Amino acid sequence: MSIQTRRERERAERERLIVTAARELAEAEGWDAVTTRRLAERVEYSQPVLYSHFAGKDAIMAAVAVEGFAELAGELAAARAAAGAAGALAAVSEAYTAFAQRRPALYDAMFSQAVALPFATDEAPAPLRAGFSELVEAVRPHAGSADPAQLTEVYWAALHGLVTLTRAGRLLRPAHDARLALLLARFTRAPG
Amino acid sequence: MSIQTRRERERAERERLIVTAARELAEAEGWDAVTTRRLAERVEYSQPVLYSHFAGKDAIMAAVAVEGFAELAGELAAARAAAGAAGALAAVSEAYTAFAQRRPALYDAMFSQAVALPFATDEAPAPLRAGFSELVEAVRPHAGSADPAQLTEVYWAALHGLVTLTRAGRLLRPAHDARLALLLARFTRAPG
DNA sequence: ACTCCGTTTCTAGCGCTGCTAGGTACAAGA
DNA sequence: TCTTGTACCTAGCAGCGCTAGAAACGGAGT
Repeated sequence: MSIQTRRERERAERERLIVTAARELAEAEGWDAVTTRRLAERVEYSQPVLYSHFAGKDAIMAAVAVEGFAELAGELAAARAAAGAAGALAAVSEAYTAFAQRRPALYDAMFSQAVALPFATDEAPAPLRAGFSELVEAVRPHAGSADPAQLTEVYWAALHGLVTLTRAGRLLRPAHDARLALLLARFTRAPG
Repeated sequence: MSIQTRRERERAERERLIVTAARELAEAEGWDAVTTRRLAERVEYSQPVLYSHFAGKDAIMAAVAVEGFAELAGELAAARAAAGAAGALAAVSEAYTAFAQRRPALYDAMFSQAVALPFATDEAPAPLRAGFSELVEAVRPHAGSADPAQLTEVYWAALHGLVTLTRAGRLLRPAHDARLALLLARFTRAPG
């Protein structure tokens, strides 16, 4: 029993090591630089060991993505808590776009790369639902007669669009704050 | 002179052939299936010929993307022309998201893949600026005191976010129309 | 008509990718 | 001490984007 548990613990630790190494490598050099060979070298095991933990590179990226969702949820919650109910949406929006800019590789894993994560269903990982619900609470006061969750989806899409188009060079960074202010102005007034 | 021009014409035709083949392959099987080998086989030339026309695979995708922008611009213009000034924004929004759903591979080339295209500058290809200006004209009546171009960037980002999150399974397709209606409601009222 | 030369095009191959089959070495139990 | 099962690594597959060097082609000059 004890030997078994020790092995399981060591295994879990190694899995953490792999995910952390993948994340660090991605944040330092981008996901293109995260190859299974470099990753294996970094955790000081051979390549096939990765496949005894994860089904493939995508699964490793998905694990990093879940970490990212947890961090994002935390930062959104902190931003909302620090702001009053009136300024919650502005604070959360700022926190969201700041996260995407500060952790581009993480944001990529969460949205551009790992397609396999269940999302708009009950099977979605908890950190993921937590982050969304932070957004919902910030949007709710401005929902008027609309469904808060659905309006949040729209608002989230707008934030995500701003983030991705800016990252891709489609929108120029200097005007980011002005754009965010325009978006806020359109959502902090409840119609009908 | 005549020989020279014939050669240039043939060369241009072959370049068109490559771009068309890349687009068809991408639309049929996705960009992952578009490898230089398959593409070369399809145009019935050897692989290196591609590199005498384009700097690399990215440049081929960029050429496809420009085609996509031209088509999108055309469809947006048609939608705006068919609608009255009042319904222009709704019509253009619908046309935009419909285009993204009907031509996913094209949309990918335009926004997810070809990073190298100049965009928010004067060097941006004409079809690209044409599409954006269609959006601007649709947004302008609702801009109020805001800069129409900047507000358009925000609206475009929202559309793009809806499209990409839906495509990635982050938003469920059935509620798309409802989300689009919510977005419209927030932008068809000029604040201040 | 024949040779020459420049261009065009192809064959072959480099270094890399994600992933896996097969064998080795180690550690636990009898 | 020997056996058995597990953990791990070496080596390799098929495919990727891209390129160097050779071959074949077509027009020009004698």
